[in-house]
Order: sequence, then C-alpha cells, then structure tokens
Amino acid sequence: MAAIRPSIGPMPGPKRSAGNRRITIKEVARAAGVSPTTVSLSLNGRAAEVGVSQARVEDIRRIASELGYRPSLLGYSIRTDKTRLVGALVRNNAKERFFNLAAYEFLLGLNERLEAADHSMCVVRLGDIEDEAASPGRLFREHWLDAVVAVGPVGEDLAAKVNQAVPATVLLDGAFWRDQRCLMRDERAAGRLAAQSLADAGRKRLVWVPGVRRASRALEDRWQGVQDLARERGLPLTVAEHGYVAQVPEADFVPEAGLVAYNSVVASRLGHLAAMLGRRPGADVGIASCEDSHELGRTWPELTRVQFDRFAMGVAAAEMALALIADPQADCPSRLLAGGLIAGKTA
Amino acid sequence: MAAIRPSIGPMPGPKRSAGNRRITIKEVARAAGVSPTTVSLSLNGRAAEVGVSQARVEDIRRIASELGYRPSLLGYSIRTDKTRLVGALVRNNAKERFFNLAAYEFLLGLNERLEAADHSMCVVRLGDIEDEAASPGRLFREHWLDAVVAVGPVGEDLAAKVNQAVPATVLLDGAFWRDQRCLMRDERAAGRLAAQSLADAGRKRLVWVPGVRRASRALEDRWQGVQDLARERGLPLTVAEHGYVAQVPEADFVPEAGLVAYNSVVASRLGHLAAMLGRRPGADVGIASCEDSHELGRTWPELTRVQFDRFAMGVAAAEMALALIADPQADCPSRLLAGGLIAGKTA
DNA sequence: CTGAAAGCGCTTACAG
DNA sequence: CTGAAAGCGCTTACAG
Repeated sequence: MAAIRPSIGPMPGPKRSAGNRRITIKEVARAAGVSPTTVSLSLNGRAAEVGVSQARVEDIRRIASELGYRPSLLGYSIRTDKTRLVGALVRNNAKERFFNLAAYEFLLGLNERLEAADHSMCVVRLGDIEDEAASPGRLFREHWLDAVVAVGPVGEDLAAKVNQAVPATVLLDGAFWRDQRCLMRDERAAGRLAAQSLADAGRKRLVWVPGVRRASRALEDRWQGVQDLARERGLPLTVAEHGYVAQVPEADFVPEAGLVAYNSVVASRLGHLAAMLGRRPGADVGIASCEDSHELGRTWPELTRVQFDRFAMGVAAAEMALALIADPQADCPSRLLAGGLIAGKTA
Repeated sequence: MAAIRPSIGPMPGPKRSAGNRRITIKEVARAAGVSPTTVSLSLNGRAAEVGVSQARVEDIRRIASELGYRPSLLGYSIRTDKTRLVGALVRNNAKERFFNLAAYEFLLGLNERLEAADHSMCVVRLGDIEDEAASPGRLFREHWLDAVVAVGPVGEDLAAKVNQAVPATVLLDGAFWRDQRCLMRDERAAGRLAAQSLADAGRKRLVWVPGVRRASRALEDRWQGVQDLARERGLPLTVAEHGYVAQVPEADFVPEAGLVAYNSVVASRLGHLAAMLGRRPGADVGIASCEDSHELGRTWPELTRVQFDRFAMGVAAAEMALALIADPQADCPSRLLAGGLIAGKTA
C-alpha cells in the first residue's frame, strides 16, 4: 500500500524551523473567531475609530498575547512602503577604519533618539558608495532606508549620490556647508578658542599639532582659527610634524610654548608624551585641545579643551531625519554649533 | 462639465513622492516585453539553470539598468523570510551610555564582515529588553533580525530572552561562559600578564586600579589574575579607590610601585595623572594595562599592555552569526582568546 | 524556453 | 459593526 502523503499545494511557503513558528494575524483571527481585518484594526488602536466593540478588542488582545503573536514589520513595510529604518553612514574602510572612534558618540545619540520614535538605526559603511565599483551597500540599493544620516567628512559629490539613493538625507559633521539638513560645529571658532586659552595663560609662542596628514574641513577650519588668533596676538606659530602617532620635539615642551591639539586623540597623545618626558602640562608646558570627547572627560578632566557634545548632535540629526520622514519637504534649517571652552588646568 | 478624473481602483497603494518613483520588476518586464518571472530569473543568475536564452538575459539586464531598477529587498524578504539584517546588541542607556566606547571597535569588525557577506547590521539598545516594561525593541518584536550578536556584559537571563526572540544568537565578550556561540577573552590571563610585566620590571609592590565601581566578569577575572601573580611572586598588593575618574594617591607614583590598570580608559587616566604630577611612566613609576584599544596605539604606543583586538573578535562573531543563519543547527564551538603582551616602555 | 498564478504578512477601501 | 478582497514587490512550482 502506498504511504499516505499530505497533498502539497502549489507553493509550500518559506521553511521555518519547527520551534520558531511564526504566529500570523490570520491565526489570531481564527482563534478569536473574527476576520484578519478586525484583528488588524483592534491591534492598531483603530478600533474605536471604526467601531469595533470594546469587548471584542480586549478578547482579541488577550488571545493575541496568549498565542505569542508578534507582528511582522515586513508585512507592514511592504504595505506602507516605510521600514522605519534609518541608515547611519560611517567611514569604515581598510585604510581609515579607526580614523575617529569618537564617531561612536554620534551614533549613540542618533540611535537613542530614533528608538524613542520607534525607528531603528542601521550602520552603512561609507566606502560602499564612495567607490561605485565597490559593492554599493545593499541597504541603499534595495530601498531599505527611510532616511540617512551621513556621519563625518562627507563631500558634495558623495552627498549628492546619497541623496539620490535616499532623498531624506541629513549631514552630520560633514565636509561642507549647506543651508538645509546640515549639522556642523563652528570649527574655526573652536581653533581660535583653544589657541586663545593658551595666549591668555601667558604662553609666548604657539605650536599647532595636527597629528594627522589627511586634510579635512575640520582640520582646515581649526587651523584657520589658530592662525587668526596668533596673528591678532602677535604670537609666533609653528607646526609639528604629522604622522600616525603625533610626535612633538622635546624643545617644544617648555613653559613658553602652548601646544594646540587638533583633536582629542592628538590631545591625549600630547598628555602621554608630556608624561614620558616628565613635563607637567600647565606648569611646564601649555596644552589645549580644539575638540572634546566623552573619553577625555574620564581620562584627562584637567585638560583645557573646547566642548563638543557629539551625543547631543546625534540626537539633533535624528530629529531632522524624523522630520523628513514625516514630510519629505520639511523645512530643516542647518545649524552651526559653537562650543564653549572647558577651562581645565593645562593651558 | 464635470472634470475628468482618472478612475480610482479599490486600493490606491502607498504614496510615493513623484520624484522618487520606484521601478518594480513588473515595469522592467513590460519594457522588456517578457514576464516578471523571466526578469526575476535573469536578474538572479538562475537563467542558465532554467534555460533562459543568453540574449534575452542581456537584454533584460540592460533595460533594468536603463530604467534604474533597484530590487526591493522587502519583496525578497517577505517571500523568503530572510532580511539579511543582523542585530548588534549594545549597552546604551542613560546611566552607562559611554561605559565603554571601545565597543565601537567590535561593531566595526562585525559590520565589515557582515557587509562582505551582503548582510547589514542594525544597532539595538540593550536596555530595551533588559526591562520588559520599557519599550522592548521593535526589531525584536517584529521579526526583523536573522541573527543577533550581543556585545558586552550580557548575563544568562538576558541571553535567554534574546535567544527566545531570535534563536541565532552569538555572545561577544559576554558576562558568562557557555560551550557554544560565545566569544570571550581570557581575562584572568590578561590580568596576570599585566601584573607579571610589572613584577618582571622589578616593581616591589602592585596597585590595582579598577577605576570603576561596577562589577563585571571582566573586572573580576582580571583582578583574580593580578592576585594570582602577586601571590606567586610574594608582592604586596593594594587597591586604589574607585570612581568615575580614577584617582590614585601621589604616594603610589613611585619607582617601587607598579600600577595595574583595569582597562584602557583607566590606563590612559594613569598616564595623564603621571603627567600632571611630573612622574615619568617607566622611569618614575610602573604602569601596565590589562586591556588594549586601537586608540591607545595612537595616543600612548609606549604603554605596556595586553593585546585585545576587538575588530578581529567582531569579525569572528559575525562569522558565527552567518553560520547560524545558513544553518540554525550549525556547530559553533565557543572560543576563549588569549592576548599577548605588547611590551612597551612603561612597566 | 516562458508565463500565469499563488503566496509571503500585512493594511484598508469598500460592500454588506 | 464586520468580513471578503485587493494589493504592496517579490520568488517559484507548475503548466504549457
């Protein structure tokens, strides 16, 4: 006798592991003895609006939770053309993978604000779309993202590409200014402020320590600010050598000199160099940083530095993105943020 | 006369902004004069297998790209029940938001490997599911994730919850050991190694600098390792006070003493403290760190520390996750990684 | 070699 | 007050 086999329909459907069977809205409907329509309406709080009885709603709610029903956002998304997913564009290629770990603080702020609005954040590597030939990031290709926040030094060409793939695009700490959808720090003011703290402390000459070779808007602007101040105060200004690890000659670790660190990594480097030389920052040499990071607050709270709240900027960028998702034509005037000086003891 | 209005079907479909109309497979099919089936087959490289002629395939490819067709993964996902999205669980709540910024290095490694396999990474906050009452993370609720990598101190209860929501779960640098799907560093060995470098350098007593109050497996294990070595070598061992910013009495910055930093943040703090006191690490006091970070390599390459390649661990975790996506029953033996000593000049 | 059709899990306009 | 049906963009078993 032939074995009895269940008849198999034309389309068996996706295989799921037995232990993880997904409960769908249909099954909830069957269990509750109503239609999928009623379940959907009840679960989405549109019951009153349409007029489903309160008792039914509670019944359905209870049954859904007993069954362990969790809505599939895929169903929702394909229907509404919204994924509630926002991409965070970050630089992460082989060469400059660790270029700026402080970027993570931006991401934390972004993520926090997005989750509060029931959206989620996906990380997309910048290298992906910079070079069209290289795999251009499936998230972009494949219509996953409701919006994108580009984090870090993104130029006009790249921004245009991103914008084409995902119209709702915000630039956070980007490489150029535009009047809309752009969040930047006033780097020139930051450079000036750092240099000023050293001049005010009585240093007789300034040393600019870029630490990195790579040109960027932030570097150029901070450098401009430092030059501005040196000129105004009539202070001599020299430049330390660049390199992967900043090196500054011992002759510059002297009380007359004020070292201006380009960013928080370089600042920390200067502190450690001073330690290795036995020179006390503040007492034996002046040090100030154009940039702050949360980590500096924990590792070197005494450092004189210009404030930079990346977390708050991430939150602000998320808000722009959410506004654009709600209304693609939303007015999002750009913001240029000025950081104050954290006084410290090292200038 | 009444204005002529286009007849409107029962379901107008999602609204898209005019400038951003999505090209679907149907439109490509129409333009190419074939059926959607043929387009799908051709574009997914299954043409030869099924027997679509080479000429047709090239035709379709060309037309699709002329039209600017980009497949919607939503369509693919709902059909196949795979999103190719992997969640990275990170700790980000108001209290411990910046607990360990170095976690970002894990994420970079994860992301890199996932993208290479055409998957993407979404960041999910840990706080979301720790407290059921708090919004429990839509990504978990809503069947978005093919796999999850939990990053950082995740305990057994939490791991069980995560596992229930998403069966394919990997623990990266978690709070407990298990034989499968777990990637950890041998912290006890790390503590021992750091302490040993100081003993070998001739320090007569050791000072353990935890820097943080929060207990964790990593902290306990490193502390054990330090104690092991102190006992073996018969060296006195004291503990510095905890706090948000590590403080160590000036009396401990002396040549007889070897300071053992719990992690890279504390190590950096010790370097800056030494600087402020005018004591030279290595010459005037011994300092070694149980942990390394990429940033330390740039800010304090001279530091004696135990290696910790988070990027590589992120890559390894991504590989486990991918294996589990391919086969939910895949054998993923856990790995305990031992870091070597980076000699440096400060012990 | 190719196409019509079913179906994934939802939402919603429409008809009762 | 409630349900049957259409449709979002795909993939694939099946029939020609």
